Amino acid sequence: MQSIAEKYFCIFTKVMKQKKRVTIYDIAQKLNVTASTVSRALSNNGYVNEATRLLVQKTAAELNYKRNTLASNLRKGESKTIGVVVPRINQNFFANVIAGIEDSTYQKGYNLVICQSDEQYKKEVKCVNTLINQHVDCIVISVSVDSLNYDHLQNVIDQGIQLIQFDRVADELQTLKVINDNEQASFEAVCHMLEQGYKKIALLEGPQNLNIFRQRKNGYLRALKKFGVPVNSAYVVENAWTKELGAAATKKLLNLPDAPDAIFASTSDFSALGVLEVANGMQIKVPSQLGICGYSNEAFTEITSPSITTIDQFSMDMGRAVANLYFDELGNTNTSEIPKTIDIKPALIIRGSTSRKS
Amino acid sequence: MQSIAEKYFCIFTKVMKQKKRVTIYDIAQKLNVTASTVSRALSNNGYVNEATRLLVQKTAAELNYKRNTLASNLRKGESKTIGVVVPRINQNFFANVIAGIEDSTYQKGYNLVICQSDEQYKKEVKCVNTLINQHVDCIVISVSVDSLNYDHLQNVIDQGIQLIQFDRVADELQTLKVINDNEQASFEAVCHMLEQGYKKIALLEGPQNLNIFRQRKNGYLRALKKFGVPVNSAYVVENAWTKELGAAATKKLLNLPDAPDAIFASTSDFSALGVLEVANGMQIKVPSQLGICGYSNEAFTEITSPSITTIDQFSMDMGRAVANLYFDELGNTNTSEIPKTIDIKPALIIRGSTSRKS
DNA sequence: TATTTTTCTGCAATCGATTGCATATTGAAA
DNA sequence: TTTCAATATGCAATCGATTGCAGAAAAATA
Repeated sequence: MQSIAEKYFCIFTKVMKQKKRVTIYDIAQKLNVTASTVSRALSNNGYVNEATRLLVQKTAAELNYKRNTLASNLRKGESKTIGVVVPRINQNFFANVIAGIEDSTYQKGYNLVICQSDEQYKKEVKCVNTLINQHVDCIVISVSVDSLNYDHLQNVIDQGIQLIQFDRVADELQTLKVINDNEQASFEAVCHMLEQGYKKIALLEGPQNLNIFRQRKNGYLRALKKFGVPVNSAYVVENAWTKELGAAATKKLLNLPDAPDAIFASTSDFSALGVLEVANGMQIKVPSQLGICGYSNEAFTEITSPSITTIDQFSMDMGRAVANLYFDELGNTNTSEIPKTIDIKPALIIRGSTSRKS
Repeated sequence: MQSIAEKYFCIFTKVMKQKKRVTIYDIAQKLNVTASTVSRALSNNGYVNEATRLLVQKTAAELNYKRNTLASNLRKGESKTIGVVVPRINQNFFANVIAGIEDSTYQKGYNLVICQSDEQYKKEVKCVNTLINQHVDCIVISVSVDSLNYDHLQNVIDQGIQLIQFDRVADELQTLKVINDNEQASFEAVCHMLEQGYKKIALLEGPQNLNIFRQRKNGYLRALKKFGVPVNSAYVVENAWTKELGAAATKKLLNLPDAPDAIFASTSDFSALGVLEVANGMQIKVPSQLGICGYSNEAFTEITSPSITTIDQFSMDMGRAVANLYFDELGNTNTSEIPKTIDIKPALIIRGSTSRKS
């Protein structure tokens, strides 16, 4: 009888294995305990006899049981998951921030879900909604260039999900934030170039709806003012954040009657690379005839000829700060408090492209 | 009376909004229908009166209802989610594959969950288990350098989840695969260098537990054989897949009494970059004194001086092929059939670093 | 007009894991 | 020895969405 029961169970398990996953009820049945005991044994929660616990765990391993986190998270009301939305994952800056977040969350047994918006508002909304639907515990986001409306982020807050913005933030939303002091970094970069003797510095800026580009422009203006250099509006070019756009803007700038002698690509190193390629194409010597400064310390900035002066945003530190901010705020239910903003100081990395005096 | 009921409901909703998310039961209660009707109306499944359907959808929007996909997926037994595990997301190759997958899956309303193993077996196992627990419908993976054991992948299959391997595959597992013809690409690269007059070609190879590196080595050996060039084992260096490792290997090679006159960094363009930097440091002229060929067509290969000859793996096409393979196989329940392997042809990109005869 | 088919709604169960609490047993303390 | 506390287990409900099916009503067909 017992032998027959065992036999049927083996056949039943074999069929199941091909069609259905092992659940705690299968373990419970095999050990003649209830699912409740199995659950307690597997989670080491509540009281369970030590021998029973070991037997349950051994059987679970033998049957290759995998917990169903859909069910578990549904019941528990938490998922230990952080969703991250970035414009593009193949940009070093964002990839490094993610690495920094992962560095800290991995140790705490948190899962990371990474989404990319592809710099499209529509996709960003979809990413955010998908994460909301998945009941993640926190959403970390750097908004896309295309995003002019932040209702979807307000929605995150309304759903009771912690929202942390980093780098590109929507200022009007009162949320936790991790940022760089873009204005100061920009200010220092432009001062450096002025100190190198560059007198006519152009600015390649990004869309002014994004905080980071506004701040970088402010730093540029502040440096010019400090050195008593008048602002030439012909030297300020918008929407120059890709290599191609940077190259096109540079062609126009260098064809002005009163061409600039330096270009600050405040949007990205990719834009600066576009500048460098155009300068090379026009036989304009860098840094003696034209200074170039980028932003973000992409890997390639040190391998170009000459290497490109840029701003290091300490992206991995930023990622760690994001994760730590989340964990620090976990117990905090005081919602009338002003949400914290963490400021990671960027650094100016001086390289060949601006080293005129040497 | 009705006014009082409405009043209580508003207070109830307000409290709920701060503590609990709106569920279909809230909508049902408000409209005096059952949750069953609400569900049918929201999913447009089964029969539901048109006026009721519109009213339910309007109310859901007003209450900012968000479906709980934990519950939905649990009940439905499917998640419309594909999990992707790659060694590093900031490598262009992998980022582009992901972009290709996303390109195709986005149109079909599928969600993508991206994990990175950081080239660590331990993290790769965690990634895979997390995805299994999340009941994703499919796992797409390129294994890490560190992975010498593939039980975790067999486990994916055992759990009834579709597994697709790409690029770096475990040959012993009979799964769907999307690969490059690494051997042929390698063969062509080495033939090209031999045709350029390089006679002593060194190979920087990767760990031979990975299929891709074995194949690239085979192509190298085949080309040497075709040209009747004897194999010099001193010219074959293992574990040279980062820039730093490539640089170190190059120093040793170039200090040999009979130094090579070309180096094929078959592991990556990063390795080739290390070669280039060492050559520059030793005043060795590229391509006249030393030829350099990389692998993967990373973005920087066209901006170095000279630009680096490399292999383009058509990573985005690869990603699209992965997604399409998944969708093609969705209806297929014939498990006795040999799983398909899709082969994306790579292309040799000839640039300055190997252009000796010109 | 009677019969058949379609439409609609609600009930109850399902999915798999977790947990509050009742009950029984064992061990410790008075 | 009696009382109290700790240990252990099982029952039933919960989480939120989905869906099979029964029964009723409306529409279509004979």
